[in-house]
This record gives sequence, C-alpha cells and structure tokens, in this order.
Amino acid sequence: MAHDQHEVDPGAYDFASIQAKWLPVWEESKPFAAGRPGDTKPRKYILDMFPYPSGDLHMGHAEAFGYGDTVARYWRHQGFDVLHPIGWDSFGLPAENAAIKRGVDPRAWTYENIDQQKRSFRQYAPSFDWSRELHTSDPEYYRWNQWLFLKLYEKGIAYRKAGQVNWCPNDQTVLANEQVVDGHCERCGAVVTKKALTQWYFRVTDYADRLLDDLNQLEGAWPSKVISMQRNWIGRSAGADVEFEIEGREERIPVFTTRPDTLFGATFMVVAPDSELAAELAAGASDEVKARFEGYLESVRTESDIDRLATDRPKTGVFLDRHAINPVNGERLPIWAADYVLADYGHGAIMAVPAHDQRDLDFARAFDLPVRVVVDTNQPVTGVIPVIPLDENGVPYLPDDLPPLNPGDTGVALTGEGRLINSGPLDGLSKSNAIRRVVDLLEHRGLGRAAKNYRLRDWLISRQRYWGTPIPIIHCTDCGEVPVPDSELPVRLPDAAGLDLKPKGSSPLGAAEDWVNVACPKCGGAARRDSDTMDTFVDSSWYYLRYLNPTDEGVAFDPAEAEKWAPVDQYVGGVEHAILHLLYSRFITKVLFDEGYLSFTEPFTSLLNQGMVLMDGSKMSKSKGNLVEFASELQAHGTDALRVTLAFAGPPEDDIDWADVSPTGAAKFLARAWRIAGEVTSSPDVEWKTGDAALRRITHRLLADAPGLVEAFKFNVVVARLMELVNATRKAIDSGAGAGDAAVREAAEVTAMILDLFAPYTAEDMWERLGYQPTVALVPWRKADPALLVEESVTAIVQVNGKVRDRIEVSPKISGEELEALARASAAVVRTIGDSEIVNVIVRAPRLVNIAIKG
RNA sequence: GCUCCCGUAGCCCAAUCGGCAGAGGCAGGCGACUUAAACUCGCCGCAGUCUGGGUUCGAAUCCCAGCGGGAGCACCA
Repeated sequence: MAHDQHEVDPGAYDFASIQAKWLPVWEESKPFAAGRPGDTKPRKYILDMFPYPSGDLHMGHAEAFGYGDTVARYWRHQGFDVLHPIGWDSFGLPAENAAIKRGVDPRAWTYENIDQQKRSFRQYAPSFDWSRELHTSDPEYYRWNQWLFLKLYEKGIAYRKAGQVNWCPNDQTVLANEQVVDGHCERCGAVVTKKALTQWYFRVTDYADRLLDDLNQLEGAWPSKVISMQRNWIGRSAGADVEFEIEGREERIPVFTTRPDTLFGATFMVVAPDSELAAELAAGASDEVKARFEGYLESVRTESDIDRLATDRPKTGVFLDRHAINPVNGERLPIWAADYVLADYGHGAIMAVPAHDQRDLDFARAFDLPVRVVVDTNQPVTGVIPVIPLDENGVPYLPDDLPPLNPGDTGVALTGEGRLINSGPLDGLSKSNAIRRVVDLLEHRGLGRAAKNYRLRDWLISRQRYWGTPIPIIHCTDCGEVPVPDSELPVRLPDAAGLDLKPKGSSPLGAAEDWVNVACPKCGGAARRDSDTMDTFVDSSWYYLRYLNPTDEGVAFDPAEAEKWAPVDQYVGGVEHAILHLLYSRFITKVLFDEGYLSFTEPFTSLLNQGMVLMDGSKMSKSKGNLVEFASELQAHGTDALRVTLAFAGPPEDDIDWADVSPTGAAKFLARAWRIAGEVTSSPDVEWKTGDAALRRITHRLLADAPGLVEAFKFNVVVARLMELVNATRKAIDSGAGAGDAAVREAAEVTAMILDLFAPYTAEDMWERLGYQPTVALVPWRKADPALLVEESVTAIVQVNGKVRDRIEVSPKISGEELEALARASAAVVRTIGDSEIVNVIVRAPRLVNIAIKG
C-alpha cells in the first residue's frame, strides 16, 4: 500500500513540520537583533564561549548553547534588550593538520566547516543575533589582534626573551605554561619537552596581584571551583628575599623564602641545576666538581616533566664545593645543585632549612647534611594552633608525652607553630613575630626585604605554525625589533598554496620569501617579518568586545558600545577553560582598562559552567563506540525535545549521562503541551478572573517562582514545574472546568511563554494556535497576581517532641495564640501528651506548632 | 598527601530561612479507549535522606568523625 510521505494527522504533534514552518519566519523577521536604534530597554549581554569550527556540533555544544539560550530568552521576556552573539574561534591547529594530511587549504577547510556547523546551529535555533557573526581568522578580525599586540608592545607588556620553553614535539610548537597539563600538551596529549628558544611573551605576571585580588568580586557569581583553580594557578606566596654572600663571588645571591623565621636553621643552600647561577658556581670549582655537575645537569635535562613532577621520587643533587654565608649568623653553608629547586621560580636558589621543610629534610637525609631545629613546635603559642592544653582547673600545662624534636631521625619536618630556639635574637618569639623581626633586621642591614612570589609565569604567545595571526613585528639587522606601522595593518597571512605547512619546528611563514622579506619601516633596509603566529588564546581574550561593533574598520571595539553592553552579564561555557581562556581574558581586560578603553576590570560578571554529556558513565568517544551523535539525535527527536531533555536532566553544572535521560519522554511532554493549545476554545480576550481558581493558582505560582529558578540556573526545576502546569491543565480540561475555561487559556499561554526558554518551536506554534502572531519570544513576562499566591487555607502541622501528631486546616493569617490554642485542643495531641508536663511550645504560625513534653 | 564538591525511591532528580521527605521524569504495575496493538488518558510511592556521633523544641539541610564517588592541586622554597 502506497503511503503519501506527507500524510500526517493534522491533530498530531510533528516536530519536523513545526521546525520547517517557523525557522524561515524567524530568519525573515530577525527578532533577536540587539541594539536597535531607539531601543530604550535595559540591556543584558549573554555570551556563549564561541566554538572552534570542527565540522559539526556535538552534544556538549547542544547542552551549553541550550543553557545560554535559555538565559538569553529569559531576559528578553523580562523586557531587556539582549545581546546574544555568536562567532567562530576559527584559527588553530586542526585546520592546519587537516591541510597537511589531506592537502586542502586550511582556510577553505575552516570556512567549509563553519558553513556546515552553521546549518546545524540554525536548526537548533539559539536566539543569536547572527548579524554580529565574527571569524577570528578574518583579516578584519586579526587586524585588531595585531593592534592589541602592538599596544602591549608599546607598553612593554609584550616582549621577547630567551629561555627554556615548553615544546610539543607532536605539534612542533611551543606552548604556554597553562597549556601543559600534567606534563602533556593540552591540545594533543603528547608529552611536552623543554627547548631553549627566544619567544614572545605577555607580561601577565605584572597583573598577578590584581588577577588574584579581583577574584574576590567574582565570589558567588563564578563557580567556586574556577575561582579556586585560578587562585592556585596564580599561587601567590608571601615571605622574604634574603641575600647571601658567596665565597669567591662579588655579588650576593638572593633567595626567596616563606619562612624567614627559620633563617638560623639554614644548613645548606640549593641552586637549580639548569640555572645560570649553577653553571657559574660550578665553573668556579675544581675540574672534578665541574665534571660531576655537567653529568648531573645532563641527566636532569633528559628527564621529562612527567618524571620530574612525580612525587616521592628520591632526591638527587651534587655538591658544588662552594659556600654561602648566612647573613644573620655568619655560618658557612655548602651549596648544592639539585633538581627539586626550579630555575624559573623565585631566584632559582633556596636556603635549605631541613628541620622545618620536608623537601629540604629529605635532601639532607639523602646526603647526610646537618639538621638544626630552630622552632620548638612543642612550645605552644597563644592565640594560634596548637591551642594550649588546660588541666581540670583551667591552668595551662605542657603534657609530658610531647613528640620528639628530632626531624633528622623521624624524617618528618616540623612545619607547625611554635617558639623560636637556637636563633639568637629571635629566641622565644612566635613564628609570625619572628618573621616580622627578621625581616626588619635584614632590611635594616640591607640584606633582605619582604617579598612576594607567584607560581604564575608570563604568557608565551608565539607559535611556530601557519594558521594564526602573524606577529606584527619586523626584525631589522640595524634597528632591531620594529613594530609594523598601524597604517600597514593587517599583516595578512600569505597564501597557504605553495607553502610547506608540515611542522618542522619553525614557522612555515619563514619560507614565504615574498612575504617575509620586507623593507624596514624605520631605515628602509632589508629586514624580515617575524614569522611566528599568535597563540589562538590571544584571539579569544577580547572577542567579547568585537561583537559590539564587528564590522567597524576604524577601531577594535567602540568604547561607547562597551559602555552600553559590557562587561558580559552572563558567560556560559566549559570548565576546561577555568584557567586558560578565562585567565587570559581577565588579563587583557585589565590591560585595556589601564589604557583607558574600558571602564571595568572584569570581563565576565557571572559564569556558568555546563557539565559534560556522558554515555554509560564515561566520556563519549568514537573509539569507545559510545558516541551519541548530535545530528542523529536532532533528526530523531527534534530540536525542542533535545533541548528539553538537556535542560531537564539535572542541574546544568552536573554531568548528564545520556543513558539516564529520555528524549522520547521530553517529546511526549511537548506534544502534551502542544495539544492543549489546540484544545483551548475561549478567545484571547477572555476575562482571566472568571477562570478556575485552583488552576490559576498553579499558573501564577509558576510565574512567580520561575524567575528566581532561572536566575539560579535551576532549569530542570522550571521544566518540572511546567510539566506540573501542563498536567494540571490537562486535568482541568478533561475533568474540571473544561476547555473553554479562562484559566485553561491562561495556563496554555503561560506554558507557551515559559516553554519558549527551552522549546522555541513548540512554544511558537502553541502561541499561534492560541490565536497570536509571532513571536512568543518577545512576549513580556506575565505578572503573577499576588492574590493568587496566597493560599485560602494552609495545613498547620502539630508536633509533639518533633513528631507529627496532627494536621489542622487554618487560615494563613491565623495568629500564634489562636494556632497554639487549636493545637492544644487537638484530640491526637491531648492523647499523646497524657499526663506529661509541657516544657515548651514553639509556634510558627501558620505552619507549625511543636509541643515539647517531659519524658 | 593537601583542598573543594557530592551521597535522597530500581534509575535521573526536587525539597527558598533548620519546620509535613516528593514537584517532575524514566522504568514498572493496574485500568480506560481499541477487534488487537501503538498512541492517548487515568490511577498506583513505607526511600525516612551513605554510616556513627553532636547541636536544636525540631536536621536531608548546621557541626565532628568515618565510608563511598567526583574534581582540583601536588617538589613553587
């Protein structure tokens, strides 16, 4: 029997035809364009982290963009002019790798991917303002990356230096510290090695204090996890720089310590083997020492970061046969080179206090170096832990069974509080007082000062790859580094055709002879362009500002527009950028603030991290065969069911296991809601007040509660409440007031309006079935009627000793006295109390009475 | 090893301030509609909140300890 393929029951919910019906309508009317001239509404800027165009959207995108869109749609209903833009983070290695593998042009590959991905995106119907779409790989965009670079160069924030850098042998390029995760390349997973290279950096360490301190303003508005990760990453520690004389050396060596109070306990000094200082000290020693040092250095160089990061590995090192002088007591301290001291932290040298530092103690025990206790951790210090033990009369005493003070034997360093001993003028002081005293002492003698140190390193931004923003610097043999004049921006990427993009450790751009050879802008002589490209995290560090005027050819962004829209009110994206992108973006925002371009110092006022979409408890991947394809889910269930499924699965920041959710359940709910809109028989001008009060109460409670729920990101609860409303409406139609009741129409309209946050197609179609014109997305939020939020009566609970003994229906306005009287009169209560004595009665009118009795 | 988060029904999840443990869904059971099935509609909830202590008139909620799970950090002087 031949079926007409379009044979669809007109009374049945068919997501495909609803999508096909409304998408062109919205594309035509563009209801989501922001900043229309003359719009006086208050503004909100809702931003999703822009995607890398990898070919197609996946479930992770579906989740994140769904949440972002819910928030954007919500604020539109609340009467805001909402800026909700989208663009493409379209520079980066995948395009280049595809180019190498398949001989395609990286540009063509990228823009084809964008086209494909965009088609899925449109089906998914986020309420984007597509007119502001941007691509970081367009010269119109990266021109401003170059502008930003030159600004930073001008201010001394961008600079070039030589050093040991992270090198990804797979991608054949350097990496920033943030892009090395557990010794592996953040992007491709290869084991990262070290390489000595001259590279471009941004001086993010100059902003370390502000990046750390300003996290306080994000407290409560960003996930606490992200805040603590950033705090850890910046890793500020306070202490002192102490200068040590070195025998046979003119200049003193500074060391950083967080425990200057233990200075009298220093028994040796350690320098990082890969530091210049170590090489210099070894050079001044005997040939035998020199040889031993060279051998050690070699072994240190060959070990990977992975090995080096392993904890509990035995301490290694060599004695350099040189000595330092302790500035406070004149003692000679042997100097060792050991790899547990890092060249690029502090000054690459430490004073070792084995009694009070576990690492120093491990080293001292391995090489039989002296251990001297200078803090008696058995002596309690007032006001700090350990608390002074008190005897039964409240008199402080010292217990007899104190732990021994011999870390050299126990192997456990004494890191706690205590009183200073063996420390001359510091004896008897507490830790904090000793720190203050010794810093004073050192400052007075010019041998040290209070100091801070950071784990954060400067941001290495140059990359030896093709598909990125060219660094706008020209290297001239006579003039050195010369910035490309603004009038010559953008420095465009040369055509990839004819270039060998295969990674070979230097940028492919260097081989583009026509491109790389230029006249020096200063002297006109022969010069070469810098052939590295920028880290793509530079692109994304300020893109949120480019959306404000994406086609402006005169400025990167318009400060007046920034004043109107920025900072971003709500940012949505993955927690994988907890440090990377979010730290860089915060940094660049502060730089732009300092330069007077912005009036705020934090780019993202509020942050929502979505969880991951899993399958059967683990991350989805092709190799595991547990991939849930976005495209096929979209095909099978439609946009709305997919979005409702994701919103309803649980709190947005939690992971979603696709095995636990039910897109068909979501589709059923949508169909149920949609059918109701078709059953309503009253006309739009019906008088609400005449409607069924019970249903109206449910409707208005939702109107009242939903804003708080959405603003707290409890999307799953909002969906549950919508289900509740739909169930109640169904009941009213079938076995209550009937389809013609005003409350049924009201409930259906409110359902459509709120459903728009999660299921825009269904909501729009319902809206039309209810007799209105598009678009439901722009319908103002209905005000909840306060009269309907008050219950006619409430159930008061009567407890005896916390156990529920009776329930009484009372007026919500009942007084405490009346309620107590009613409770005491309750038969069940009287029975329970019997002869017992009433000790206490707690009354919380109108909800609860608790009678406490004896026995 | 250190820090943070989380443990509620077979499963996913709710429970504004410490005040009736259940809003919602999945799965399941029963029923109506149907020749039958699907769809649809209706009905069905004794889990006392991981364990043990504590605070309180009252604890899923606050505190302490433990168990289990997840995340972050881990030679940073």
